[in-house]
This record gives sequence, structure tokens and C-alpha cells, in this order.
Amino acid sequence: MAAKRYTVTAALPYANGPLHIGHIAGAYLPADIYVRYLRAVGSDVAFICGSDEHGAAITMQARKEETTPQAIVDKYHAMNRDAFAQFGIDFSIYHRTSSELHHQTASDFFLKLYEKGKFEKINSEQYFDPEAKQFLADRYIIGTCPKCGYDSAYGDQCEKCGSTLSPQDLINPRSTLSGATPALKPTSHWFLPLNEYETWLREWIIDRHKSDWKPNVYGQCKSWIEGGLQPRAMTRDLNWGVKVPLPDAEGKVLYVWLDAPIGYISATKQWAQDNNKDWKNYWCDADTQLIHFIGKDNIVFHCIIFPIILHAHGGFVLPTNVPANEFLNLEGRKISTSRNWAVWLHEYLRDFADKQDELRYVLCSIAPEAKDSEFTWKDYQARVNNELVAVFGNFVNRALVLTQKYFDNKVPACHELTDDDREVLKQVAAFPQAIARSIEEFRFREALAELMNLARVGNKYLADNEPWKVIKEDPDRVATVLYISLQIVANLAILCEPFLPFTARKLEGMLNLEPSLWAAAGSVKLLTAGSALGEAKLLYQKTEDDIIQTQVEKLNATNTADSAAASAATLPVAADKATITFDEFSKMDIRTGTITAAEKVPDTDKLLKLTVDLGSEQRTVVSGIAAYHSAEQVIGQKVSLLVNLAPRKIKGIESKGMILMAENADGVLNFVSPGNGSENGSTIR
RNA sequence: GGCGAGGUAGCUCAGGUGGUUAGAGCGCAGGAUUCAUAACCCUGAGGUCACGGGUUCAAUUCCCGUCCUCGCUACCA
Repeated sequence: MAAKRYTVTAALPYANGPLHIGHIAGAYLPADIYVRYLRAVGSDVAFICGSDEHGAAITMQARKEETTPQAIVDKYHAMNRDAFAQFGIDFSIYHRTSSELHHQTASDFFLKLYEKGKFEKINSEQYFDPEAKQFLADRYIIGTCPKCGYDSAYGDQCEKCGSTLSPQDLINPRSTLSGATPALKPTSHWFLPLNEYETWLREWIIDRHKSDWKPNVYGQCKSWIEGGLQPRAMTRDLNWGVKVPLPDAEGKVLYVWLDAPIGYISATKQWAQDNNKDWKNYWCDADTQLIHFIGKDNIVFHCIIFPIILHAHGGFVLPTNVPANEFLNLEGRKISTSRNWAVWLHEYLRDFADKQDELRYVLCSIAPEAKDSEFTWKDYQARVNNELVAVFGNFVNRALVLTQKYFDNKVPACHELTDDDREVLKQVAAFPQAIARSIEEFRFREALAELMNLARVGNKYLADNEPWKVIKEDPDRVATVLYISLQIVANLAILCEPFLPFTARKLEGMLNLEPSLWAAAGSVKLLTAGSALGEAKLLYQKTEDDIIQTQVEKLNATNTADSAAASAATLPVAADKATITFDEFSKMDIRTGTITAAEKVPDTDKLLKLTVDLGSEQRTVVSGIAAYHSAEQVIGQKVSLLVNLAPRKIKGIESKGMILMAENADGVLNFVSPGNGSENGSTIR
């Protein structure tokens, strides 16, 4: 059985955009189910979430929308908070890292680590914008992605190919503040030497959590620990965030990955303050179970870095478990915010009013617990219509309608039980424990399937006992059958609550049943004979084809949209490229050429070494196109080549120039090819 | 390339420490039924458990190799 006190966190959503079904299925819905269950068994739970509102991406978004970072976070904080609330994700508190309390908490935390000598101050070189006169955070630098050639990759990550980058990797880096070319300049930062905690981590995770952590989580951690950890900077040169509380740290803030997890703590403090509790019970008491619900992209931060921070600080409990989920795909493709390939939660709530439980049911059924899984609208329709409506909704409706019809909508009396009745009662009594065990082991799909089986027991019971036939000769028998059926409905009301809270509320209304704790379930005396039932209403409606069709078309519209328009709408940096003068354009020397030789660069996946005939000379160019074009295919291909790009060594080969490629919506690169009339070496202008 | 996780019926997925006819839901086919949102209930057909070796009396389950998918990481101008 569940322990007494829990602190359950769900990853703090970054407040620069809306939530989609991948977020929900990955972290928030499982967390909510878990927490609702814990509350039902009487545990003391702090369910913590909030907006992560710092970091350079927020300031970028603000510049783009010509407003302040605060306005951006206010907007998305409110939007996401409301969407969660409407969807029934029942946080104890939905806090925010821009709050005063959080700044104070994070600041104190940093200072404590500093005073304990846990940091190393390291001098390094960072890009500095000479015009804006400030250091540039990774997000303030854009340039050409060295991996995919996307020309507006950020200094920390390429939005096109998803690669993790560092600013020095970018080709032709430029500042988004001024457009100036940034220069490397010395700065200093406080690093946490993660490597010093390797032995400790090894013992804590590798030795102690081999069997109780999910294989994907454990494997990732093991991989990081055994790969050797590096010191990691805990501060950044930026103006938006928690100020580094040291005298010589002007213009520096805490790194968001130090800042954000501390947000769990500050949120807990706020909640405790509001509810007359002591936050320390939830973070510092050895009996408290700390559980982090996250997606697999967050594993390293929650299993390695944050625990190290807590350990270094001292006095905090460590996570008991980190049940990270894999990813949810959508209609055969990865969900992509930047390409608008997503089902947005706020749009679902608008388009499917009062159908929260339908989506909760589907997302829980297909949650990527052990491997990536897939959401399709057709599957959504099938699961809602053939399972939720046909099995669950239909059983409830059958029991209630029959009661209305034969017993004036009152719970009938229970007469003599048959062996079959006793067998059914025994089955019913076993469900609470079975469902509970699945939930406690974070097997929510299994738990939900088990819940549905209870409804199936009910359907079968009705089919076997045929009250609609028996009513003619033996009304007392029908009374017993419906008494038992209604008790099963009452059990469903309790047991469905973690998964389908809106349904639970409706059932309580229809049964005139007070909300009950989990321990009450299994009983077949939840409703007393003679008590009046409320008004019976259908719990769910079938989802018709046209509704699904509309959603599919909406996605397909995204899919087939002109990629230029799509990127204008969703890739602000690309759309916002500053106007340039003709002179600036003229600096580029682009010429036509023909590929005369090509070979795969050894030990690489994407690189081809190409020889391009420019008429007057043969150029060697290394290009990252092997994923889409084989060496044999490209020989004879006419290309456009930027010939005056600074040469660069790639895999030991000097590459002189860049072949222009067009990327389609699927990320496939195609040659920008001159027509047949142009000879090799013609200037493109 | 290195590391991690996966590849099981048409679809979505389960299958502690190897052992009789490999499971569930949906879909499909047939039957039964009419209280119920053409729902429910019963029966059935579908799998060389990615592929190739090995260990074993016995492997989906252990070992080695190969191929494929996803993630992290490296090369990517």
C-alpha cells in the first residue's frame, strides 16, 4: 500500500508556447492519475508543477513579439495553467519561476552551495556582441547549423534537425540583438563538478535502482555515469533569470537547469504557505517519497544533475523514482512544435467541449510507457466509440435505465443471492487491489484496462441474468440483479476517478453518491436499497466520422502547406531575417557547377566528399547530404555553389564552399539546380 | 561510430529468475440477444515471437552476430 507522504512533480512546462498531447501523455496525465490515486488512498500529497519562465528562449520570443519577457511568460503561464485546469490535471499548485519567492529560494540555494565550496569558478571564452555590448547566451546567437545546414540554428540547438550545439559550432554566427558578428571574449562562470559525484551516483542509481526504475531511465543514467561526467556551468551571462547572488557576478543569472528544478521547491513553499503547512515535510523528511514525472528528454537532469545538486546542498530527499515516458508520435510522424504538427491541448478543449475524459482515456491507453507510441485520430475514434462508449458508458446506462424502468429510479432491495451472484461479488471485490497495484508500479495502461474489465464484468452479468426477461415472472430476482449492477456502477465511480475524474463526478451525481475513498471500493454496499437515484444521462457520445475528418484535414493542411508559409508562421527567426542591402547580397559569390566525383566520407553517416566542376577549377566540398543522396546518384548533378565561403576542415578534408540545398517539409534536402542553359562557373545573381 | 531503449497476431500493446496448445483489447468472421448510444454476450480465424548462429533435454525468454526503428552523443559549412 501507498506510503504516507508524497511529493509528486511534473516537469515544468516552458512558458513560451502551448501544450500538446505529447506533453500530456508523457508526463502530466500519468502524474495526475498517480496523484489522484494517492489522494484516494489517503496519502498526503503535494502535486507540484508550474511554468519555467527563465532562459534565453523567452527573451527571444519577447523580442519577436516586440514585448517584454514578463508579458510572454504571463501569457503562456495563464494559458497553460488554464488548459491544465480545464483538462482536470489537479495540481496542488501551479507556480511560476518568475515569482519573488522562487528568486529568493533559488538564490539562497545557490549561495548555500557556493558557501559550501561546491562550485569551481572557471574562466572561458564566450561570444560577445560588440554593438549591444553584452555577452550572448546560446539562444542569442544564430548561424548555420553544422549538422543540417539550416541557416537559423540557435547556439544551443538546431530547431530543424534537433541537434544539440554549442555556439562555437555555428557557421557564420551572428547576434540576434544587433546582427553583428560576435567575438569571443573571456568571462567566468561557476561550474558544478559533476564528475566528483560519480561514485556516489553509481552507488545510488546503478546499484540500488536497477530493478525498480524503468529500463529506459536506468539505461540512460547508466550510460551517462559510465560515459564520465563533466563539470557543468551553473550560471549564464543573461539578464532574464535569477541573479547570481555574488558581488562579482553582474549580468549573470542561474542556469535554467539549476533554476527550474528548484522551482519545484519554491512552488512547494508557496503551496505550504497558502495552506498552513511546512514545506520541509515534503522535501527534507526521509519518509517522503519524491516522484518526478517527466519525458525521456529530461532524464539526465532529473536523475543526475538535480539529485547531485540536492545531495551537494544536503538535507534533501532524493527521488524515489523517475517514471519517465518515451515519446508520443502523431499520425505516423514525430510531434513538432515548430512545424505545427501537433494536437494542441487548448484547441482540443475548444473543439471537443466537455470531452476531457475521452482524451484522458485515449492518451492513457496509448501512453508511451515502454516505447514510443502513436496517436491517430482514427484510433481515438475507435477507442472512444468501441471501448469507452460501448463498454463503460453502455453498462452504466443499461443499469440505470433498467432501474428507472422497473424500480422507479430507486435502488432496489437485495434478495437471496445465487452462486453466480456471489462469484460476481468476489470478482468485483478484487478490482481495487489489482488496479492499485498497477498504478503503484506506474503501469497506467494496465490499470486502465483493468478498470474496463470491471465494466465488462457488469455487462456480462446483465447479459447472463437477463433482467428484461426475468421481470415478467420474478421481479425480486430482477431487484437483486439490478442492486448488484448498481453497486458495480458505484464501484466504477470510485475506481475510475484517477483516470476519468469528470466521469466520476457525473456518476456521483447520477447515483447520489458521496465521493468515497479508495478503501470503500470493492464493497457491494455502496448504495443503500430504497435510496433515490439522480437523473441518468449518457456519459459519452460517439465521435462521428465528420468530427474526426475535420481534425485529420486540419493536420493535413499543416502537412501540405507551402513550406515557406509554414516556416514564416512557426519559425520566427527565419521569417524575421533582417533586410539586407544589395551590397551585402553581392558579397556572396554563388556559381553554377556540376558534381564530377563523389564518395562517402569514411566513418560518417551524412557526409559526402564531392568534387564540383566550376569550369575554371575543380572544388572539393564536403556536404551533409548522404542521408538523402547516394554518391552514385549525385555524379552529374548540376548545383549552385557558394564559392567564397570561408574554407573549413571537416573530418580532415578541406571543404571549400557550400552547395545550396532546399529543404522540404519532411527535412529532405534537394539540390537547388541551375537550368540546362548555364555553363559551369556561371554567376548566380 | 559510441551508448541507451525497442523490433511479439491486420492495429495498439502484455509477456519476474528459459519448460505443457505465446496472451489482452480493438478490428475481422460466425452465432445468440434486444434492457442499452446498431451497443452488450458467446464462439472462431489470424503469429516461423525481426533474421542467422550458439548454450541447453528445452529459448520469445540466456549468449554472439546481422538488419531495422526511436533517443542521447560524435563527424555534418
